[in-house]
Amino acid sequence: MPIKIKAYLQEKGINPSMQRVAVMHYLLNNFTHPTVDEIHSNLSDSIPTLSKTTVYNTLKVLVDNGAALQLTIDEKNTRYDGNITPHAHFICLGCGCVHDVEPIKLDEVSLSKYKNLRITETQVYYKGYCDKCYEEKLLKEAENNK
Amino acid sequence: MPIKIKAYLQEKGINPSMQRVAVMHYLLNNFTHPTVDEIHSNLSDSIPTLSKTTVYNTLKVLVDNGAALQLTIDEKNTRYDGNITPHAHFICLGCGCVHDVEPIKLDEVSLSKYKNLRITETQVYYKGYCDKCYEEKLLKEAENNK
DNA sequence: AATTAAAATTGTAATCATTACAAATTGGTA
DNA sequence: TACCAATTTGTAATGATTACAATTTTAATT
Repeated sequence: MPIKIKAYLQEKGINPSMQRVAVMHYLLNNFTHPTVDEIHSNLSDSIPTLSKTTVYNTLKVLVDNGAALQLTIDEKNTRYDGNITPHAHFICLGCGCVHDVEPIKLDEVSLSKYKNLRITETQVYYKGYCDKCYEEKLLKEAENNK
Repeated sequence: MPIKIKAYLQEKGINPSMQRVAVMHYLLNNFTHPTVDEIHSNLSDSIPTLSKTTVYNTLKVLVDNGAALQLTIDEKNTRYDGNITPHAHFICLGCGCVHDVEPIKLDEVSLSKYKNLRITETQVYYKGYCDKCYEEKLLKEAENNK
């Protein structure tokens, strides 16, 4: 597995240092759309010397070279996604979990009006409540109206 | 005009204090998708006592009551939009300007698969280069390859 | 008009994610 | 081995946002 990731990074033009392979590996095996902190604290177990700055640097390299996506769906923390195929994201306003959702077909026809904008990237974010948090929200509201 | 804004805020269930009317007025008359700083420094001319905390508080009230949108398209600063009709946004990676673009018709059919997600809000962000910055980018790249 | 309570505003201080930077380390090459 | 460039690391700075307590405003009531 690490060998494949090494090759993957090289394909993207990224020098596959041990730390970069570890971060990329984490992104490809955890679908939580992790924050820098999540990545850092999880990888610290196996790489005790790993610094948070390196995680920041590495994620910047991955994003700049198209090996990862940077999401601003969560106002508190930047999140990262190793899945670079076109898809949209959902965030739960209750628990903060982020899920992938189907790639959305955008209406490119009406976009063609904006020929003067050279679009390089599209992000589609949905916000709302997941099943569990929606239930809890209803319960709380019922409580308040009692 | 301020009278109409007062009524507008009241419709939204917002107590129309002088500061709130001023911020809402700014949002409805400036299409720059301003940051907190931009709003604060511009309104400081006419309201010298206006504190930045009030601008933060006010924007939170406006967003929570559906009178404004909070955009996370710009990684550096949160931006705000007084246009609450459905539309998408474009940010230029060169100069940082943010423009409205057509409301995008999303493919709701494929979304219906996610019945367990109660979606309350959708944001569509395009990133790229505006005309002017695209030219400059080409020039710079030509320079580097010289 | 005076009183009062709630809401809103203000300024300061704290928080916390991110960035800047310089020193140390690593890896490859002559 | 010696050297150079790239990478990593730790610390310190930055800067947006939030917490909070004090002050001011507002509106209702007497």
